Amino acid sequence: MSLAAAPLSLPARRGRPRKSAEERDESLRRAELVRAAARLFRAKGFDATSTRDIAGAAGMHSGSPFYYFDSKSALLYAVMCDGMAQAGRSQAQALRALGPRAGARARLGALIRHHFEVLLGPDSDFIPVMLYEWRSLTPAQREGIAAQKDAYEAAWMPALKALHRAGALRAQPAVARLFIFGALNWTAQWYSERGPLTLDDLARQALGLFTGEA
Amino acid sequence: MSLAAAPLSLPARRGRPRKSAEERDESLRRAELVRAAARLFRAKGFDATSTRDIAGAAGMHSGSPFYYFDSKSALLYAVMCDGMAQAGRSQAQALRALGPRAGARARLGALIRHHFEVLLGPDSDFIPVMLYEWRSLTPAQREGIAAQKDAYEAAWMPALKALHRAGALRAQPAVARLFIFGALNWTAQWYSERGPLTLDDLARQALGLFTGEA
DNA sequence: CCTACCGATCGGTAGG
DNA sequence: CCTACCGATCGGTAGG
Repeated sequence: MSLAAAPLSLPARRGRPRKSAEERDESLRRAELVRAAARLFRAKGFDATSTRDIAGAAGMHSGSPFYYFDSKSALLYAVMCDGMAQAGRSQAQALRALGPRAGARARLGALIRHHFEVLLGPDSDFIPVMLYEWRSLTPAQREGIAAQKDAYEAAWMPALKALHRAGALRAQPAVARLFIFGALNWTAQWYSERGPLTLDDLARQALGLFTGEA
Repeated sequence: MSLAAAPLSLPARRGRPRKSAEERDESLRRAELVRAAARLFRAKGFDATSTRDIAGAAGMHSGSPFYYFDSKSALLYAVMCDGMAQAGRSQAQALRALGPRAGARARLGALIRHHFEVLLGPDSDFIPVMLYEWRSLTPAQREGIAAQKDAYEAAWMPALKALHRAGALRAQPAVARLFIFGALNWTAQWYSERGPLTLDDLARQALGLFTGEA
């Protein structure tokens, strides 16, 4: 098969051409901006981070981020969207790895453990930014993120409802979900990996606290 | 007894003269500034609130807040200090009202209920500002607030330890405290008094979730 | 992507 | 407390 024939073997790619080297480069630079923004937004907050800070952290000059993003707020939205998309994928993966026969308590434990990874593990700036910089989004952006967040949290409800029915969760599942996410999300404020607790410890303690079974 | 004799009957007030009308006025205006700042800091965040906003909300012109406070950051510190001082007093009062014979579960319930009042009740802007604008303090200010916060949270430990010993709290008390404050503090993000839950409902659900006893 | 720039806003101050 | 102001910084843009 000659190289010249290759294009013909991909008839379905109309309107979505294979990325050229420049396009790949551009999307890489864009991703660098998003990662730098996530780190700075988490460390200093959205308002206290200037677009010049972000440009500098990505090795660019002050005006260049606006070649990739329309506004500072669009950058914030990209951080949150990328973060939620990745978190949703890895959460689904964690549930699949558990298998369909796992009990409700094991499922909740896996969801908690995975959530700590997303909040406190390596490359974990995206979701804390989403949690703590919500206010700086426009209403339209907020809707988009809320939909992704709702989907992420909805995956917890079957386990919570089952535990409630079994008497192991002693609060209304919908309220329990809000309290539990509060408890977990707050760890972003105090947890340090240089402290005595591993993420496994944290997950074990949390599961014990909420479900009252050792 | 003549009016002239009155000063002699108060020999202990050296260096702390009774407040004049102007001094009372000044301290009132100062308190108005702090309350306006608390409201705006909570609604828009510290960085997104200008000193002009605060001045306007207190009925002053742009430069006037700096007659009462050295800097914007000093205003933030005042919000947090006033809030913590008040919260500490009312928490101690809530515990006293409960009496010394109350069980650990009742004590935890009262602490939770009181904390919701502080977070979500009327005039409840001060503590949420402390929780969510921590980052904008100078390190020295942070130490001062941390001390007040530690004292407030330390009052929870006897109840948590007792419940842990009795088997009703299935996490290490120190870790449980962090998770519990996370769950409670997060309500500032989602609770609405126009929703179906009262603060009493909230406290009941939380106590059930953490201690696993109806 | 860089360079050079603009208009707006901000915290804070002097002088009364 | 007000008036009038300053220097600094910021998000964003034009033009290449």
